[in-house]
Amino acid sequence: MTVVSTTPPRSAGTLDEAFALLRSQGLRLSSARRRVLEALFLAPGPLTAEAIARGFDRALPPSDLGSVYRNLEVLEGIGLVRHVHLGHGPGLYRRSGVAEPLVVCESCGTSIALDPSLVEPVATVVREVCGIDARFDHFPIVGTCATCAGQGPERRVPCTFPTDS
Amino acid sequence: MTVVSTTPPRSAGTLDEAFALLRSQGLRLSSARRRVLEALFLAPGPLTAEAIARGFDRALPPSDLGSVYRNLEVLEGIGLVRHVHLGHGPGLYRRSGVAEPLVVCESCGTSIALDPSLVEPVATVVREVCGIDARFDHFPIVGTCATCAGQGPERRVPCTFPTDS
DNA sequence: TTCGATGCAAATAGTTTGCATTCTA
DNA sequence: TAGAATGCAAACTATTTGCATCGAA
Repeated sequence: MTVVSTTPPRSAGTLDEAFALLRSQGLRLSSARRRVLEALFLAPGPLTAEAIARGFDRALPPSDLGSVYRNLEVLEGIGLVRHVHLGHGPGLYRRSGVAEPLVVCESCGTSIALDPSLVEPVATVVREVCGIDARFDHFPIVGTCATCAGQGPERRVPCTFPTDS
Repeated sequence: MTVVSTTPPRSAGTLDEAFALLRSQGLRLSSARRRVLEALFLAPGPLTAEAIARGFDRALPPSDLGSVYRNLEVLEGIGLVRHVHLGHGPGLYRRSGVAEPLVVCESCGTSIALDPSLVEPVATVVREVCGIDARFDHFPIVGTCATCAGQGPERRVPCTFPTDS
């Protein structure tokens, strides 16, 4: 059972860096694969495989969904891509190195990036108490946002991503 | 989109208490529903809907899978049941009130209960920074256990659940 | 005796896979 | 030009839903 990639995240600042990394791993840069990376670099936040297949909603030519999944898998394999799950609903893919830990509202799907240093203490506790090396960058921290809870949004952080469209 | 029950957990110490709570909510105690609760009370840890439908592996008469899902939903609705997701693979259901926050190994699926007070600080940070009321009892904290990481298990907590059977 | 719940089967969503064809290196 | 990757379609897993029937209150 492989739930999460164990490859260390490999951050590519630009598309060209990503392409280079791809080739340095002996992988080919096909047009379908290029489109997946382009979508992930264009998007301001995580995308579903289907959104990528639709070409990040028409910004790019569409791709075959099966190929998108296959490519996301190889890209995750070399550490260029990460994905998270919202439990129900499709997985959300993003390039690694950006906005690592995600906090997600269970009811509206709003994703918020969180400074890794804020969750590090729990990771430490979990590591010490359970002997498990915790990963907040794969499974999001889930809760209910103030809006959905019917309360006034208090100190909302600006970097909110659309889940999909 | 409803990912997580927002009903407060309602802990029933015994089967009979659960049955009583069910009836107090105007719900009927059918044999199929009784079997779901019996399975959850019999099991030492979280079960898949399918394991419940199989009668917690022959310990009980089998149930229709569709009805199991329907019952798990109503039981979660009244706070008697919670479920978590391991991302890939089926959801894991358990009665609420026991072993609330789960830490799960991504590769072997080992689930470990964690004292709620240990994760409360992050929940607070998340609430303050993101305006999101975090729920560690729904989406598990995921990582790699020492065994799977090929290291010696250091301070492993005893309460380890089998994921399924 | 009513209407909530069941069991079956079909539908759906998300993802994976087999295979002949295409195209990159 | 070898073999990696594609695109299509079919398979698969987890879950939901429609509907006629059944049974708990």
